[in-house]
Amino acid sequence: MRKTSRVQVRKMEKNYDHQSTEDQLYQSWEQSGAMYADRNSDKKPFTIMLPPPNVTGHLHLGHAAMLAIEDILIRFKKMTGHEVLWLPGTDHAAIATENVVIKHLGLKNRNEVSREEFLTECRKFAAEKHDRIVGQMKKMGAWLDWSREAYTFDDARSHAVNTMFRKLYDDGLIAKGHRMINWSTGAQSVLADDELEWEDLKEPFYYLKCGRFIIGTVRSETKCSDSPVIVNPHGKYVKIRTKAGNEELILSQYAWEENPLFAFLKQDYDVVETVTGHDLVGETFEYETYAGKRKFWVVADNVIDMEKGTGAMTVSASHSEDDYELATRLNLQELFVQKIDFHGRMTELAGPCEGMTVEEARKESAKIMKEKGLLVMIDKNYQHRVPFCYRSNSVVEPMVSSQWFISVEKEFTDQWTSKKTTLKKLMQEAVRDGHVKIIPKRFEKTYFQWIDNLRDWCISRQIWWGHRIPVWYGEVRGEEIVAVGSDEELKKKNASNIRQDEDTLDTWFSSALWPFSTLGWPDEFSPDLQKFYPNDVLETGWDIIFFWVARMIMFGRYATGKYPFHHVYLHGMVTDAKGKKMSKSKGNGIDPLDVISEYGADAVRLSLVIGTSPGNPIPLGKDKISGYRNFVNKLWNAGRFVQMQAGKDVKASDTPQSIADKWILSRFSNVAQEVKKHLEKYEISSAGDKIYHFIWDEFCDWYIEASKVDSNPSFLKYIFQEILKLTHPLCPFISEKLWGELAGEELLIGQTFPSIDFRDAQVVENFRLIQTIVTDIRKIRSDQKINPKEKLLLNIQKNKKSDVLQEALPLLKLLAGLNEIQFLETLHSEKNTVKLLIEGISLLLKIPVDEEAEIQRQTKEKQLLQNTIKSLESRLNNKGYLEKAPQHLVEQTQKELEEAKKKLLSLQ
RNA sequence: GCGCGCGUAGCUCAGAUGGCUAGAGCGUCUGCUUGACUCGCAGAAGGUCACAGGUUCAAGUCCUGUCGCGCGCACCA
Repeated sequence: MRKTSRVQVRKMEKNYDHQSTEDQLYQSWEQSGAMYADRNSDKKPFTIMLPPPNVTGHLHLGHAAMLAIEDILIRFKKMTGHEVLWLPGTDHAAIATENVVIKHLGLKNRNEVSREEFLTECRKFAAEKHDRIVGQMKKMGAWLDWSREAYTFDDARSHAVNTMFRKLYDDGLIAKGHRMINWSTGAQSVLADDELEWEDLKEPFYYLKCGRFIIGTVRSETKCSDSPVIVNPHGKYVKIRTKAGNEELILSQYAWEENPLFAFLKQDYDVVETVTGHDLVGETFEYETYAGKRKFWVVADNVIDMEKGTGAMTVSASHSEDDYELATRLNLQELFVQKIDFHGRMTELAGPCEGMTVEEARKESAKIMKEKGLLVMIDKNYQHRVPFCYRSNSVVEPMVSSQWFISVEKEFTDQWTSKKTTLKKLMQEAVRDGHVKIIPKRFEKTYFQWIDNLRDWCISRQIWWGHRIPVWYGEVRGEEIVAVGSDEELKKKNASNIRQDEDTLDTWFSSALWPFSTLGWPDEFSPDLQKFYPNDVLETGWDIIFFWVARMIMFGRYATGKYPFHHVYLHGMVTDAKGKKMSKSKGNGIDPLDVISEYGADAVRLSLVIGTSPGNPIPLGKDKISGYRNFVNKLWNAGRFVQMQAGKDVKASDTPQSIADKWILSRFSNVAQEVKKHLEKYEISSAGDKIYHFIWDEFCDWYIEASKVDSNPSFLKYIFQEILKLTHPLCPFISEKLWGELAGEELLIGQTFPSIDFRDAQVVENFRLIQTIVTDIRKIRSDQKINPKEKLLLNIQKNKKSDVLQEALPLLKLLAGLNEIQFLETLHSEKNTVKLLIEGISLLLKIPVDEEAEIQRQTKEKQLLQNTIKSLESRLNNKGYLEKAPQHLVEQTQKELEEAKKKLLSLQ
């Protein structure tokens, strides 16, 4: 055995210091130039586009999880011979940024400055914040090709946006239309359906008189205009009359008979007639509203649900999606009147409530109606959900407005197949036909649910920060003409009064181009596009599957003929340790930068990927992170041990000698293959778990211990270097650091991922025997409360494994605390000995026995054996088992039974 | 209302295709301070696998139902 008495070049600290390591290592990776993806390489490409974070945002745990997962995949693929491209970038995040800048400038709204001034401020602000988010991403260790960094709002991406718009327009898939949209009164802009947040509210539900009809509504403020009263033609209604005969009302038979809310009416009213909705049609009348007398007429339509409300309703065509559709269908143009303006205030139609906010008007109108005797009753327990704007935190009103839409159901001729199709179909086919696989699979159902309900995508926004709609208007000889994509046509025709559309595009329009706009599209011959498109994996949080993933699929397939990626990997939300959502108010949030600084990036990465599964929440607490910090430190100290045994001057050699060498190599080979398999299937958690337990439970607990009695420094160095390669994708910093300490010049990531195939089943079995003997002796020592310092004598009956054990004598002595081991023909039980039977081998441990403890131990063991025997016997006595269970299982059961019996006998 | 998922040790979770004594991390208890590591070492305790039926030689695993939890979609009469 070689003493490492020579002075080491540099002593490694006792504890791993991530603080002094990580930033420096990242810099050295950047400087190496190895992060650059070579478009001319012959290697198979592997591409991930980083989901671009908001340029003005800061790194949160969701980003951290995303970066950890993607970085692991990228490093793994690089080490398995791929030309990897992980392309970074940031998003201009239209509404979000606009709001932040407005706040930053201390404006009430953006109109206090000019459009140009405002955009200049936005650009300035974005540029300032850009470096912060980029720096934070580097803290996680992300192996990104910064030379290709993109921005959703830079020139190249803007060019792609305009080109795409033009293409869609030419195919007739983009058009401007007057339609019902979601209007955020706070942001002063339209919102897409999926941008809405919903809030559960309990609001008063008013039942109002409208002529003879009772109608129900939450929105009392909208009951101020002429309207049809809609009834179901086949629905049954009752006419009820006061006992005095001075008033008659109509409501659905269902409400009258089944709805307890209306029970009180029975005191004063009696049914005088039952009719169908059809019988009521055609009736016209004038009736009082809170805003004066209005005209009403009765119309029948099947949309009316007889079990809702009173089976009758009036219509607010301009302020309700359903009503809008109904009015359109019934061709009631005159109903499209504006009761609420775009600032959320009542128009002159609202009479006494004009100028009030919707909220104020709701209360006031109800009050007036009550005074006028129009209010039948109020249901105070009515619950519903109300949409609001996630950015400005204000109410969203359905409004009719002129906007740009992408038609998802309109047919067009697909240039790649020359077949007629729709954008919706392209999205459906992507997943249905397996072009895009979603991990976990159950989200495919969610995806379809969304696509199937998909309506036209409203892409215009009334904000300033974003891609301006590439549509120009001009006049030629007094006639307005339009140019799309650029204004060149207009200039050619010498148009006058040229002006661009005022609106900007939904931020997701540019994001939807991300997988290919970053690679040079619309230039179809761009080398990057040829080499790295389609992408391999799109990894993101499941919450933006609709906003983003579905739309990338749509645009990618439409514009390039190829689906933009093969796999979609969806990670879950990071929650606190108890699985509760992190929130500022609860104070249970964790800032990734804080914990990176406290525990190191490797520990944070591990805690975000191990013990998690795609699509499920990622519970994270400091305990978990510190646990993985401990693991990282364990690895560091293993490295320290290796360095002490085999410094830089020792050459690594892959030749195993001792049984321990062969065992660890065999185990490593096995584990490495499993890890590889897991990573190929995107099962990062399992891969991490296997590495963790292999390093800690096998390499450190057994192999390093074995190295202390029988050292093979060059092999130790070899196996440890292989371990570092195995660990690198998950813990890039510590592994690279240790690699540098032990080996030297080249980067660890440039090495090949371990793929050794060394299997020696016999050695593994023999080593397991040694482990069992050691563990069993330790158990006895612990039960008998024997001082760990006290060395014991062990007698072993000679057996077929004697030479294996003979070879392992020093190891057995060290690990089990023995000073002498004798091999004897026969063993004699005597006082102060404990008999053991391990895999058919009899052993006798001489100890100062605590009789009582020993009896207790034996009784317990006997009991356990008896139970085992009982259950095994009953299994073997079962005819069905013998007949139907596979042969090898039956044999195994018999073998177990025999062994258990033998063991029990040895205890008697 | 429609759909998805979950309910396994004190806590957070693993447990393809049914088949050894149901596992891990953290926590708890006992002991140790051994020359890589107290961010450590050795050992232990702790589970009627939500409940009720069913299929099977065999169910944590498959089927049906019940209860509880989380989530998505739809939803302003």
